[in-house]
Amino acid sequence: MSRGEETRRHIVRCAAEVFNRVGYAAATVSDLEEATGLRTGGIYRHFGGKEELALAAFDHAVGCLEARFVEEATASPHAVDRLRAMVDVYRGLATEPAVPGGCPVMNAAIETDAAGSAALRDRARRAMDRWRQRIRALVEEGQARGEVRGDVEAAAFANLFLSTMEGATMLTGLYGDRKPLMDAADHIDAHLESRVRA
Amino acid sequence: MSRGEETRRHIVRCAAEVFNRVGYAAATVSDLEEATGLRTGGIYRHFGGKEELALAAFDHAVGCLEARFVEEATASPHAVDRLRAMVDVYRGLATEPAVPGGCPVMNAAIETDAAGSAALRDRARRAMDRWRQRIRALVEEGQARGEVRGDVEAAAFANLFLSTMEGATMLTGLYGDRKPLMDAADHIDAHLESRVRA
Amino acid sequence: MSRGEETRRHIVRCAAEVFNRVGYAAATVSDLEEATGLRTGGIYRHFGGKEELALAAFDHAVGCLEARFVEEATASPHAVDRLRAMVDVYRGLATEPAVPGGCPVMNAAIETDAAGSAALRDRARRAMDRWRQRIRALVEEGQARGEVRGDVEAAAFANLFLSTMEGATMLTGLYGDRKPLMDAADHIDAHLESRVRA
Amino acid sequence: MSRGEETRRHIVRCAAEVFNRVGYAAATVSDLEEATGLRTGGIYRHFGGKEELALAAFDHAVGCLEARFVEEATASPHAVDRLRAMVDVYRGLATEPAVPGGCPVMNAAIETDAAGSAALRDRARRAMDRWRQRIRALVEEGQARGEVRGDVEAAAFANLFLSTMEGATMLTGLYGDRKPLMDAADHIDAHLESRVRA
DNA sequence: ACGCACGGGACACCCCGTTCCT
DNA sequence: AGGAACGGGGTGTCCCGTGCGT
Repeated sequence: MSRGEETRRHIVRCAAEVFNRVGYAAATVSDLEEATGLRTGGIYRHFGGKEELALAAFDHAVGCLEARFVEEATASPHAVDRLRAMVDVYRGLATEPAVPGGCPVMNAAIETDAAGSAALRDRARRAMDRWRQRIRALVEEGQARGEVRGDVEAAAFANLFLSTMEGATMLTGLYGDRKPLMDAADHIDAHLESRVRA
Repeated sequence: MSRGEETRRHIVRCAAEVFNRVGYAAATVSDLEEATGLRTGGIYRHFGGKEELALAAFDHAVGCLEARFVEEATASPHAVDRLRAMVDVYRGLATEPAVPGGCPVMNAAIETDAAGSAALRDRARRAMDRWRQRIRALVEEGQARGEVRGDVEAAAFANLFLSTMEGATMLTGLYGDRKPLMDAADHIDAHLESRVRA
Repeated sequence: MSRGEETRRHIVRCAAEVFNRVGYAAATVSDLEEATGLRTGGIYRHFGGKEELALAAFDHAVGCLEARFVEEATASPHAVDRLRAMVDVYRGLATEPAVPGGCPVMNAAIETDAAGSAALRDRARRAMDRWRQRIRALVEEGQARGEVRGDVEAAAFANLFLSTMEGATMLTGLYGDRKPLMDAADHIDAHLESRVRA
Repeated sequence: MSRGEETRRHIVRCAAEVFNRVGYAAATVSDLEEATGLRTGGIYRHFGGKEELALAAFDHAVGCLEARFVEEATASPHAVDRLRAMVDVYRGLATEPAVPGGCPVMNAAIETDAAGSAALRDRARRAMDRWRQRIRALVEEGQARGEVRGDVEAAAFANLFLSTMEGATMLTGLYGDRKPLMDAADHIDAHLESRVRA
């Protein structure tokens, strides 16, 4: 990897944390300088502007999260187990966040409501859609394999799953208390066992 | 009511919407001028600064939401019915938001994560705590009256309820699609009937 | 005198000092409130605005000065004595100013250079013209009566007289030291005796 | 010279004219933007505030004036000729001012009377003192060389000289008419020949 | 006739994003 | 890649003048 490319990745990694903690609009280039150890000249060599860097940082942050899902996905081939593994990923984020500062997708979704970067909002939508699709596919594949009850509506379950876990992430972040996230995770687990597993 | 007091309330009402849509940090005094029809001179006569106004606006926005809960609370004395009424409030927010721009508490919680106004974060915590307490009290009173199953952990249910509904509100806002909120509401309703109602 | 008229004069008197000390643009209505003991409501009942009051205050201040000239003018009928009496008026202003804050005409002339109130500038010009005319008339009458040498150019002497005394007033004000004004007065006196008196 | 230094000097030059014409308090940063072609961001990079810039502009303006005196000073070694050269400088200011808007020292002296910047007032005092000292030194050196009559009191003459020329500058500015300044200059010239030259 | 609340306007200063030069 | 330089926009302050109440 070239030195320039390495610097670029360094910037993205540092920026992802800054943007996720502080907010995409609230984070200043000065914050990014401090986090990266570089000056504007060095940052702007690699990115056309704050927004471009913010998008790259968002993608990186989402990528870090998705890597967790991919890791856990190897555990078991059973659909319900895979869904419970996803719940475990959320549980784990409480103690060891993929990127500090909460869920980047939720952060971007909230921040770009009726203002802020349209491009970032679009990325947030696409990311969330990937997650919904992942869950939906798991449910539908599970149904095809007889592992999931036929009366489960895949799309609705995906919405419920993400609503619950994202909302719980917000509450846990607001209070600095793992309990809301644990409560939500336990509920989804129980729901998976009692109403989803075939 | 004096003219000044009326103006002050007018500012708060307009500001509540601006702050909720745009964000507490991202909203500019210029935005508030446009929304209120007043100039900085007129606004700063009533508020010591943007933050003071933001807090008042947040309180107003939360008050608007809480008024909805109070309205619905009169429907039935039964604890589960009261909880379902709360779910209905969330449902109603999708079509007729109390304050446009999503849930002010969630917005404030996300925005003040690791940066932003500490006072606003504190207000968000207190507001969310009031809601949790309201739900918890409903459950516990229901249990005392035999309307709610004894194995329901009130605090955990409150967390679950708010996580689910708030997360769903975020998803609904992100997509401009009522379905995630409806899916979450339906799930909580079903859960209330199958696992909470005595 | 009606109560309103008395209040009006009170305002003008107080404002004359404030404007002369602080400057016509720099003086604030708040300064005038403090000086008069009235509030804006009381002031604006008598004057259409700050400028109108400033003009009245300027006229009053100039009137106070001109009263000094009129007082001294009674001393002697001799033209040169009358001119020396005018010099004495300037001398007296150093210890007992007609209006504190320097010569109002000079103040207005300096302040309205290329900016500021055109009306005020006009008043300053008219006031200074009255003074020039007074001196010129004295010289010409003195020449007619054989009291003043014929080779004295009246208009030029008037300019010299006022230039010297006004400039000296400025220097004396700048240093808080009577000497520059005394030096200038002595010079004009000597000049009157050696080159003007017939 | 670095670009920043060049910009700084450009600002000072433009600001000197603006401040001298409009007044140090009355001139707005917006005026300075217009005059310099820069925006506040560019101006405030070089100066800590309006006052700091005003002081630098005053120094520059005074420096422009003093350069005129230095130029003329080379004409002749004779004390009286040097004094007449100073009179000529004042004469020249009527048609080609060093800085438009009148004498910066007088302007500052008038404006800072009993209000306004103490620092600016101090600069005005120091500048005027330099001028008085220059004249005084010329007289005293002239006396030592037998070029100036021994009965001339150097300090008093310096006061007279500056009072007359500054007052005349004010009158000339007030009327937009060179005559008062010419009359005063002619008088000082005549006085130099008849009462000062040995 | 006066006090006081109120609102419009303008201003000073600050800080952020970006560019250019080195 | 560093850092100076600049444009732009935002915040809060103060001032002037109006209108209502007393």
